[in-house]
Amino acid sequence: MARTKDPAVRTLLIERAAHMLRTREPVTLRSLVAGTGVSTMAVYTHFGGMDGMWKALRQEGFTRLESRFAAVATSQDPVRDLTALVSAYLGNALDHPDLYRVMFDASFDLEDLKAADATLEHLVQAVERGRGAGRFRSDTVPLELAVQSWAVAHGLVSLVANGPLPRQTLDHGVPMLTSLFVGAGDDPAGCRLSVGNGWRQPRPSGG
Amino acid sequence: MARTKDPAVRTLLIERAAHMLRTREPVTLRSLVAGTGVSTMAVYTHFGGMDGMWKALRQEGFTRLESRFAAVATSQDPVRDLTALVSAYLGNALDHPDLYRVMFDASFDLEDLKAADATLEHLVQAVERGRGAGRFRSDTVPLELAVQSWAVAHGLVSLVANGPLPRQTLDHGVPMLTSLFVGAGDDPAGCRLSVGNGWRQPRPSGG
DNA sequence: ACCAATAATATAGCAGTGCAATGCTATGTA
DNA sequence: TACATAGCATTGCACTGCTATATTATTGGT
Repeated sequence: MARTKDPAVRTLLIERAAHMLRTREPVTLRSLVAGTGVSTMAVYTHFGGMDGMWKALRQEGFTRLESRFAAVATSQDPVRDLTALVSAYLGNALDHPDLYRVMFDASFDLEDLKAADATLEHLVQAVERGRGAGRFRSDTVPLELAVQSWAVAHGLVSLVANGPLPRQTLDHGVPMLTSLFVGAGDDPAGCRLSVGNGWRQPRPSGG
Repeated sequence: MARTKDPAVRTLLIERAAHMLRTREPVTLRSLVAGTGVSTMAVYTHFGGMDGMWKALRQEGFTRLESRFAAVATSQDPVRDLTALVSAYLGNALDHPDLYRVMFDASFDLEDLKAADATLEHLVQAVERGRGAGRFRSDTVPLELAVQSWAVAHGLVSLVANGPLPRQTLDHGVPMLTSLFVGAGDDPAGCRLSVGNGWRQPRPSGG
């Protein structure tokens, strides 16, 4: 019996915010709606305020990461795939450094946790396949190795994308992942091969 | 020929800002100087503005980390010491999570780089001693293994202190460092012992 | 087709933010 | 003692996110 929210406005604002983030424009309540034809109140009806908008943008960030993970092909080599996922993680963060910062800046709530868990699940499954294929010891806990891989990826990329270390530092990902996977039971020589293959995955260049 | 800046004002403001950060009070230009007797302009004469204040606070954060590193005793076991440094790094970040966030939030400039390098130097020297003691392969590049240890520490603690992962995730530091050091040439059994010893260093509980 | 209910919208104004401009004052030098 | 200089307090501005109010548009019932 009343008018309904136009979903197009919501996506418009989110995409515009993401674009402004990429182009380094300050994202404020007024600058966000300027030129879109919608008024500042749209931010409140759709997001409840700027905080809600940032939260929605954080969700959008995880969604993009999710789709990027989904684009990583599954091969016969789980260790390669796991490395490729980490590589995709780095590529995503480098392509959208400000969005990546937003994703991990604010305090997490349950909804964010769900999004984070969903993306982490990709890593978990890759570890499970690696364990099933005998690459990792049978006592390997998939979630644990997945979290460790995530920590390596996040540590490297956040020190590079929004930190003091130069970009080439990301190359350390290769020996770090290799050490991690060998520590989990993989054969050193084969692991080096797999990590090398997964690392050089086609990484879409930043736009 | 003119009045001199009172250094006490500068340290007063920085310490007050750090305290407000710890007590979760919003740190604004006016709230920072409220009740101190100094006016808002003091922030401009001493720091050039709020940005300069945050930068100074970032320096303070590195200074505290530095002193914490200096408190880590040097033993006959370089691998233990390196682990103890990482453990101290985590303890510092957990004790001052908001200060830690400030340290790595803003964009780094040369001055910040110097501070970061100075603290990183502790890790580098520990790696050098480890290589000298034959724990790491002779082709180990100290700076590289130090950076990798840093990435592990930062990745873990930033995902825990200001991220989605629970605190016990920090325990992953043990297997991660062990894998890293074994990958650098250390003997697995001895490494586990050293990491175990370094990890349980007396970690001052958060104030 | 008409109408009332109701939620989304537009507008104006609020307190709070960092910052710049203006005098005033304290201090070290000549 | 007189002066130049720089720290200081005050005031005001442009901007921030947000809210109160009035208007508009849409929707479901008749």
